[in-house]
Amino acid sequence: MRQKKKAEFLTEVELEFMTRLWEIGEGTVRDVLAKLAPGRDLAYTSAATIMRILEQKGFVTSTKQGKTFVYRALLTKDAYQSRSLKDLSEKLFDNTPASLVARLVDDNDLSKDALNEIRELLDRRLKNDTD
Amino acid sequence: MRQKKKAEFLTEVELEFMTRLWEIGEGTVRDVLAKLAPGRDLAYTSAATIMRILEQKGFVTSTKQGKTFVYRALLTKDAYQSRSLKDLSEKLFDNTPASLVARLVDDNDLSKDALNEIRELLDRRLKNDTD
DNA sequence: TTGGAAAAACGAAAGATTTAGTATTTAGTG
DNA sequence: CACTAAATACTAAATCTTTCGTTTTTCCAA
Repeated sequence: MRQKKKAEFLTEVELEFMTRLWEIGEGTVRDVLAKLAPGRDLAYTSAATIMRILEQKGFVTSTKQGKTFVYRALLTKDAYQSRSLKDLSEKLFDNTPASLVARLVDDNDLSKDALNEIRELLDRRLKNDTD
Repeated sequence: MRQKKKAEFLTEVELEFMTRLWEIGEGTVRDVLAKLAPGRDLAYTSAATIMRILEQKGFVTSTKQGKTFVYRALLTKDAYQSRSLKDLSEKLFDNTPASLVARLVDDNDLSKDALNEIRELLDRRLKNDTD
């Protein structure tokens, strides 16, 4: 079973599942299914299909333990965050991260705490750079 | 022709077209088509279909001038940037914009100038909030 | 005023995504 | 060893996306 063209990004549902898997570290189909949002009511087979697709696409791997497969993420959340940000920056911000942050900061629904937190982060970063 | 469920986000190709439309302000199918990347070789009818879909989904509007439609974006690029960032922040950064910025700053090793630029932006923003 | 070129309208085909049903396999128990 | 419960494998249907061909409309010039 050859894996397709190695998808770069997760679809909506795939991300939903990966997020749960990142949370629990590793787990079976049932483990992941149990972690989905309360309202979410997916058949077991649907969940299994999603996990199989994630494996086909190379985002997770599995090892058989007893009769069940235990899944583990191959891509860390950090790495996927980076990949997604890079993509967004390219596609929507002319590859200029500063303008991305500018837009984020200009948005009205950012709390003052959040703004301060970001500024402290930058201060630390600037300090380290000069060390 | 009822417009579907009001899509929130642009697909890959839709974003490609919207980006061109944002660049030129407004234009016909041919205007947008002409702006696409050099290698991109789409049939006129394909481009027309994309523009029609964009209108159906409520992202653009059109007015007839002579025999052709002139399209105009209904959603500004700024607004779409905000929407996209909000979505990414929710889905991948636990709704914590600071962690998004942290990831960005850690990845890109931004120049000191860029970092300073962002910090000044924050300072201005924080100052305005307290006014 | 009519013929032709350009554009719009329509819709179909191919592929991806999302969901789930049915069939098959497997591990353990009586 | 045979049966059963649970898991996996396979398949399919519905919808969305991307692309483009065919048909219809529209404007203008000869």
